[in-house]
Parts: sequence; C-alpha cells; structure tokens
Amino acid sequence: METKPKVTIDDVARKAGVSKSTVSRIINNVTGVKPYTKLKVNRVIEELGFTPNITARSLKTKLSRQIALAIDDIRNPYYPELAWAAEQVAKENNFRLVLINHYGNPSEELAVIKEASDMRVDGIVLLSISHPKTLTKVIKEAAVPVALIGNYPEDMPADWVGLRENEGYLAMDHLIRIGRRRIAFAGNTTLHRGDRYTAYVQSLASHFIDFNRSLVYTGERLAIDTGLEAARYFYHLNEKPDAVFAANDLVAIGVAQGLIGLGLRVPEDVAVVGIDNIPWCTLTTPKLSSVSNLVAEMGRIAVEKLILRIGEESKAYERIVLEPRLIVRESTVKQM
Amino acid sequence: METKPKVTIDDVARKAGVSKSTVSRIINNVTGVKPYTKLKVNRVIEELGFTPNITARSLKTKLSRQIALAIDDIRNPYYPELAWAAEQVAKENNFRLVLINHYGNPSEELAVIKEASDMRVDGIVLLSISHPKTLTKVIKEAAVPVALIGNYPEDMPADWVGLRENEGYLAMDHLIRIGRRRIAFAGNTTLHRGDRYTAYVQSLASHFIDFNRSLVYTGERLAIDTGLEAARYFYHLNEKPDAVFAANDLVAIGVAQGLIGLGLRVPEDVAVVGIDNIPWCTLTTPKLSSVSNLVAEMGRIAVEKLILRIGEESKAYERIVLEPRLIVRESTVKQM
DNA sequence: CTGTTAGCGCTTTCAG
DNA sequence: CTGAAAGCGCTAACAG
Repeated sequence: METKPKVTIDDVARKAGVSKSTVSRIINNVTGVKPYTKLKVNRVIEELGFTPNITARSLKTKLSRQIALAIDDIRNPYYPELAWAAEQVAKENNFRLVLINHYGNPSEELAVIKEASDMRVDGIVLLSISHPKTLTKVIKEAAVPVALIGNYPEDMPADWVGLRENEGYLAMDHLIRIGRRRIAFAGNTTLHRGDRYTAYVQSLASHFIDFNRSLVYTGERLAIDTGLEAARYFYHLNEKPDAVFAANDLVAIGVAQGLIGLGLRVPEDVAVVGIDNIPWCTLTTPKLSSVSNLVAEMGRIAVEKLILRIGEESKAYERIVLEPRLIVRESTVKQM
Repeated sequence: METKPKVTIDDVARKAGVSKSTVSRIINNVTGVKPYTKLKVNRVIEELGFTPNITARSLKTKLSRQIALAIDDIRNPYYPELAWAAEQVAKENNFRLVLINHYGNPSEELAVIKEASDMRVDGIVLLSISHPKTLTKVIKEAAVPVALIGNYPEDMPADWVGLRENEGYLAMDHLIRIGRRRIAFAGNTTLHRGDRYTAYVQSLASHFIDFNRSLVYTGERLAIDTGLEAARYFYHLNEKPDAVFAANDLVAIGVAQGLIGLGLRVPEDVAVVGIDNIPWCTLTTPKLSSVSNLVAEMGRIAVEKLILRIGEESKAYERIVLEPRLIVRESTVKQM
C-alpha cells in the first residue's frame, strides 16, 4: 500500500518556526502558550493536514484510549444493544471499542485479559463465564482494570454491574394489579430461566390466587411457535385465562398473535406480558408489555466505571445492581 | 491504576545475557539464531512472562494489526453475523477488530476513514452509505486500504464484495419448480426492496402463470404480524394459494405460523418461502426455506481481501459479486 | 512563554 | 550467528 507520506510533529514545528514541544502543547491543549503562536501553529497544522500519530503518543503516555469489549458471541441477541451502548459511551470519552468474542471459552476469555497487558487496550469490559475464583486470579494479574457485566461475588477485584433477578415478579405484579386473576404461564418451567416459573407460582401464592395446573403451558424452546402453540392450547380451555405471563418476549409475541388470530382481543380478553424487552416489542400490534433487562444500561455503566477507573487511581470497587424495569405497552393495558 | 511493572525486551536480554536484537529476532521468528541461544532466551521469556509491547512495535513497523469495521449500526439485525464473521477471519490472521458505528451519517463515515490515517488501524472494512463520488475521493486520500461491502460502481478505488439482487427470482423459481402455481405474495410492493415484488410479477410472467391481484397481500412493515394478517387474508380467499412468497423471513414466519394456526398444513397445503435466512429460520416448525444473502460470507471475504491488500503492494482492485443462495427447508418441501 | 533533551520499547541496518 | 546503534513520533521534565 503506497501510504501517503505522513506529516509529523517535526514537520509542523519546522514549518511554523517553533519547537515540537510547542506544537505538542498546542495539540494537547496545555495552557500557557502565547495566543499568537497558537494561531500560527494551528494554521500550519491545518495547512499540512497534520494529525498526531497516536501510536507514538501511546508509547509515551502508556494509554491507548482503547477499551476491549469481551463477550461470548456478538450474535447473541442482547449483545448488539450492549455493544452499541458501550461504543456510545466510549466515543463520548474519546475511547475506541475493540470487539472480542471469547465464545464462552474460559481459557480464551482469560487469554483476552492477559493480552491486554501488551498495552493495546487501557481496560476491559467483560461478560465472564469463568469461575469467579479463576477470574479473580486473572484480573489481579492483569495490567489493566476490568469492569464486569453480570452478577458476581461481592469480593471481585473489579467494578461490576448486574441485574436483580426479579423480572418475573414485576411482570406478575403488573398482571395482578390490573385485575387479572386467571393468569396463565407459557414457557419453560425447568430451564435455567425457570426461576421465572418460580416467580409465577410464588406471585400467585402471595396474592392468594389458586394455582391451576391447566393454566401452565410448557414448550421446549422459548420461541415464537411455542407461543403460538400455547395460544391454541389456552384458547381451547373451557375456562380461558384472562392473562398470560410468557417466559420471554418471543413466546409472548407468539401468544398474543396466536390469540388474536383465533379471534380474541388483546388486551381486552387476555392481557399478555413478556420478558426481555427485545426491540420487536414495539413492532407488533398490539405493542408488547415487557420487562427490560436493561442491557444497554449495563453496557453504558460498565464502560463509564471502567473509564473512571482508568483515569483515577485506586478506589473501592463498585458493585451496581440494576432493577429490571416493567414497560407497559398495549398488550396489557388498552391505550387511549 | 497500579500497572504491573511491564517486563521489556531489555529485561529479557539482560537476564539471558544476549543483546535485545537477538531477543527481537527470536520473538519474530527470524531464522539464523543458534538453537541453543534460542532455547535459552525462550526460557527467560517464559520465566519473566515477557510479552512484546505491540505499541512500540507498531511505531517501528507502522502496522497495528488492527482493522476497523465501520457499519452504520450494530443493532441492525444482519450486522452481528457480519461482525462475527469478520472477527473470525481477523483473528485467524492475527488481526483485531475495532468496531465503529457511523450511524448512516456520511460525514461521520468519512471521518472514520480519515481517522485511520493516524495509524491505529491498518485497514478499514466499510459499509458505506455515502455517495460513491465522495467516497472515492476520501478513499484515495486515506492512508490505509479500504474494503467495501455492498454494491458499488466498477471504478471504486477499493476491493468490494456485493450481492447479486436476484433473491426474489430464486425464491419464485423454487416454488414454481416444486409445482406450485397459485403463488401468493406477502409483503411490501413499493419499499426499496420492492424489487422483490417485481421478481414476483416477472417470474410469474416468464412461466406463463397468470398474475392474480387477489393473491397479493400488502402490509406496511415487514414484520411477523404482517405475515399473520396475510395468512388470515389468504385463508379466507375462495381459491386459496398453494404457495406464498414472502418479502422477508419475518413475514414468512408469520404467514406459516398463521396458516398452521388456521388449520392448514405447511408445506403440504401451502408452501412458504422467505428471504434473508435469518437465524430464526431454523427455530420455527416447520423450518423455513429462505434465500441467504450471505452476510457472513461477505464479512469474511471483505476482511480477507483487506488483509491481502494490507500485506501486498498495489494490485488491481477486485469486485466480487456473490450469488444469493436458496436454502430449502421444511416449509416448502416435506422432509423425510 | 518556549526550546533542549531524553527517552517510551521495539525493529533493523550495519559491522563484526 | 550476534551486538551496537539509530530512530519510529511523540511527551515531559528541566532550563531558560
């Protein structure tokens, strides 16, 4: 590649008739430069199209103004949102984002942290799948600070931002509060997200609503067709539910669309709520009520904390536990 | 941040009793080092946990082994797949991927290209939305090579990989070939992807099948509920279609699920095909036949071309036009 | 307010 | 086969 002959700080200095220190001061906004000199140099910079060589600067300052975002797989549906938010904050603070997929491979993940030692990135935002113990060790050995996304032990040597796991209760509370009593569950009762089912059962109990086995529809995958099947199932019950709590949005969308297809009205006849607040929630008719897991928020906060830590010296690690947020849309409450 | 005292090439040299040139030769696999020396030095490297400072190396070699992926918005559904593929190839070649969203903002996009001049990245993979003329100018001024994804003019000063726009014909050919004649269209007839509707009309014509206005269902958004509505519409026709060509996969999924909900069999009664081959195609029952737009393939190729160009000196620019690929699954052909 | 000077950690001729 | 020395482009004392 016939690289354009790069213009350096020396070129600018020479042409402007000053020393390179002066130029350096100007491009770094160091106070105490005579306005006239500044003007003169800036003109030359403009003229020559000079832009500082960040690599050289990094070598000196030991800061690359790059941070890594290490996640298991960007194709995972939540991550684009997260990556986006992270990049926003990074950009606002003049940092760049390097994307690293570690594929849920612990050794790969740990390698990523070590790699950072070679001074390419100033910090790492990590969604870890490693054992906290191993992770702790590697973080301690790392040359740069790490900010974690997810729920971790209290004593992690890193800032982290996680999420309280009460999404299910939020969704159920909402349905009960709007007066529904025959609330059905659609989804998986055993998956690692089975705690959503637990939330279903416990919410009923704490509101003295009888649990009714026939109102539970279990599907394998938490996808749209499971929701559609659930809708068909609920529709043919003698006593139809007046609300459905779906284990995630995909199922909820299937349920809502399925019920509508069968002639019921949502939310009038049946209210439907999902969990995750995926972008599609606003693309369906009616728009889906859901519980946001604040993935963008977590990305944003993690980067903010990381950048703070890169800047300042040591201070106590922060753990931030976000509260999932219920977002009421048309599938549970008729909008005016 | 109390950075661990970094061990440098000098530390290794001193401890191993050799010069740093020798260490440099060893870590760069330069031939002509006495095996014994090599062994000795490698042991010290291991012992000290030395890893070369890439920033310093970059300053010298003028290569950062980083490439930028500049897209408009990672949250766009195709990009994660693309970003993933790009990162794969990058990693295989020992490059890192820096993610940059330019938000379909031409000036931002062009700024990205210029920024690369500051030597942080060795090349850029770009999904451009700028005018080819402006783009050409900026690319020519850029200090690093650019590889483009999408369809561009022949005379672009960059390698590019695009896609032939015959997805619609592929889908229609398939339906006709499996013997369907009452083929319906579901989607948008005017959108910028309206050429899919054109493909529908022209395919019918070239196979001497009469066009039937009542077999066209037009919805605003290319989303699932449009498909569900279309299904209801088709279901209530006196003469139902025996196949549906949907403008994209979301609509196709809606159509298929809707028809099944109404009691029809897919593909026996109605074959359904979509376009885009989104991951969900394999998550529905039946699995959806679709036309892949090879987004991962494009990401892969773009990075490959870019890396080749970073390595070698000038050579003729390549334009690669990929053929969309029909992927037959259960929604059009009954699987054994 | 500005210039001189000494590196940051590495690669790379050029000698030996 | 190995070492000495120069320098990539920049920043940051330290003098003046």
